[in-house]
Amino acid sequence: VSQPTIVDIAARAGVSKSLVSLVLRGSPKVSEESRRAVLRAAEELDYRPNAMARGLAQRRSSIFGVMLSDLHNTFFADVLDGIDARSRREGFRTLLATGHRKQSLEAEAIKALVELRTEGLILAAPRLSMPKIIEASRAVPVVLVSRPAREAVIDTVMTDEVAGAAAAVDHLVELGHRRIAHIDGGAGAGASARRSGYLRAMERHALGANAQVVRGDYTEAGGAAAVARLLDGGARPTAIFAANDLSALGALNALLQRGVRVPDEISLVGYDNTSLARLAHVDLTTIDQPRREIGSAAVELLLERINGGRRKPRRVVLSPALVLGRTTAEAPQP
Amino acid sequence: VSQPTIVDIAARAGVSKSLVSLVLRGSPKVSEESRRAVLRAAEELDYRPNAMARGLAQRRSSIFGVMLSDLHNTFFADVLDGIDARSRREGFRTLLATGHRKQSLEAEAIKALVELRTEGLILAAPRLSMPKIIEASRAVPVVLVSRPAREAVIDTVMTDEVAGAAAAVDHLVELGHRRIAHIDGGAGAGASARRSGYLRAMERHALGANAQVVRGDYTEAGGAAAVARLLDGGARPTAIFAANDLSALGALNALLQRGVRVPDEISLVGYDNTSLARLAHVDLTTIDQPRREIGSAAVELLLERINGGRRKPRRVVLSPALVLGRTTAEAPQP
DNA sequence: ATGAAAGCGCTAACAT
DNA sequence: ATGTTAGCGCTTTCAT
Repeated sequence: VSQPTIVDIAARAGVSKSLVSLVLRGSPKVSEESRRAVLRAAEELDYRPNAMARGLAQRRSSIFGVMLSDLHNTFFADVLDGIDARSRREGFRTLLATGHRKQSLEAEAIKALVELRTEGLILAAPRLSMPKIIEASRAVPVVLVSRPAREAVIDTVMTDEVAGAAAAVDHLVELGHRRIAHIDGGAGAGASARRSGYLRAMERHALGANAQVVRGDYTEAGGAAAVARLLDGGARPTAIFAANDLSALGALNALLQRGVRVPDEISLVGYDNTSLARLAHVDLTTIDQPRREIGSAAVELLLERINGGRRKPRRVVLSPALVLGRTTAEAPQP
Repeated sequence: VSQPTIVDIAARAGVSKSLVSLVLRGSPKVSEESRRAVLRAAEELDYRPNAMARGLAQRRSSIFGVMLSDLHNTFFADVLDGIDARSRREGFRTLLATGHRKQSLEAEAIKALVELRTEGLILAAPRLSMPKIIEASRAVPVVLVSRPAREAVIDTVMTDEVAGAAAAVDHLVELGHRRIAHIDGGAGAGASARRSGYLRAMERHALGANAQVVRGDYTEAGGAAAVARLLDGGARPTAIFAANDLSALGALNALLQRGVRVPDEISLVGYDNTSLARLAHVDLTTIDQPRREIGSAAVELLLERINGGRRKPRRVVLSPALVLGRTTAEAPQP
């Protein structure tokens, strides 16, 4: 049941296979007559071009590869929207491979994409070690998304998490809060940037003495546990900035369970603006990342290398934005 | 900066390119000496096989394609785990393309996968029209996942949603509930099966007269609105079965907001066992679908066609299972 | 055990 | 405007 080829079309239309190729690629210099004959034959044979053959002949695949470490993370669903839209406009298709958040599987996925001769590779939050990533980048332009690359040797797109954390603090300070605690993300991705953004902003507002970081781990249970520690401690904060939405939700529930009203008694801010934050009964004030833009920026970096011939690594830093919900309000009067 | 080929390796190792090919594919009938020379040269040149060339020559890509209509739906993240694991064991790679839940983009994604000569195609909840799907299936084995195909002409993997809904009802009846209402999913995917599963189960328990279906739409707001209508109505139910977790959550919040205790006064069951259901403060009793198994079953169907030569369409129906949470309890005494 | 040669399905000069 | 020819990088007989 092998598929028909342009040779079959050529035979049926009574022309040469190069003419078929020309017609199929929409060349203007073919007679209306042969064009029709070719298209008709192709239709009748249910012809489908063979991308492997075309790619081999053209020595380009017109494909961008995306290695998604974790398909469960819907953050990257939006990022991919941006990638797909932008690359389609440039005549590229986007193909994904997943790494199931395991180094070995990520490496395999990348290998497959490289062997397919994708013309650019976007790595979404890879767990893979930097040397392996750099090795891949010798074969194809690589862009790292949402993973701070210490070595400035790989193109990277990220958001300014220090600024994001600062925006959260600024918002709370404007509402009159002075005792603002932070439930951090432990050793998780971006946690240290968010933590130091919080600390720096507190100092900037001359509230350094009030700064209080409690350990979290980006989980719901972690957020709840952190609240327990915060409330049992000495000076109870009037506001809490959690390092992500999930731990904010855990904190929210723990607060409500203890009869603490949010935002009347304690204001709460999360990070990431996940679908969780947008649930009706949660409606969390949080920090939003421009996901689609992250995706289109990543493609932009690839294009600069492919078409523009750029060779030096670049880092694109996008700005997060505060999203208001119902979990923040003016600080209670003492 | 073109990549090295086996010809380059052959030159450097001082052998023919056929020998290089043999070595690279691990043939046993090459001398240890040439094997070493070839591998060394490949290493030194940082050689990467060209999958397009290999695929063209072998006339097979060893790739399965997956068209994911909606990357936001984490349901398919688990399904993909199953697909990936199973197909890897058979020597296939899995490549994804997304359709952004738009027919036109889905068609494009499928086209790309077909032109790449993927050897099997799994369509995850496509919006695409059946004729288009059938057309694709003329070029490559196609399996439909989680979309009931009326025409039994395309291989399909699905779960028994009628049975799932029945399991929810059975559970509630066992707890002594008799007035059980259903918030349906309107015209959404699977909604009618879940609805009729509910109705049939009610009748089976001789509770047909108590059956009450209120319109929902799989959304949080829809669930909340449905609760409003239910409580304002006449005979208040003691249990509610919502067609999915999100609308169950909407219902839960609406109930709590009106001071109705769950599960003391009203029990609540959802469907899908999403991450939402597993949030600590929700802990919803719900119906779980065997996601990984759905994925591996889909691959199995492809393999039957590719290796086993099956030609007749098959439909695999898997069983959902009840997952107990804290939202269901014995019916209150009248 | 190794090499020569043909061919996979297509594109891309180059002729005519 | 159309056809001829030579690859693209690899696999695969078929010789030797």
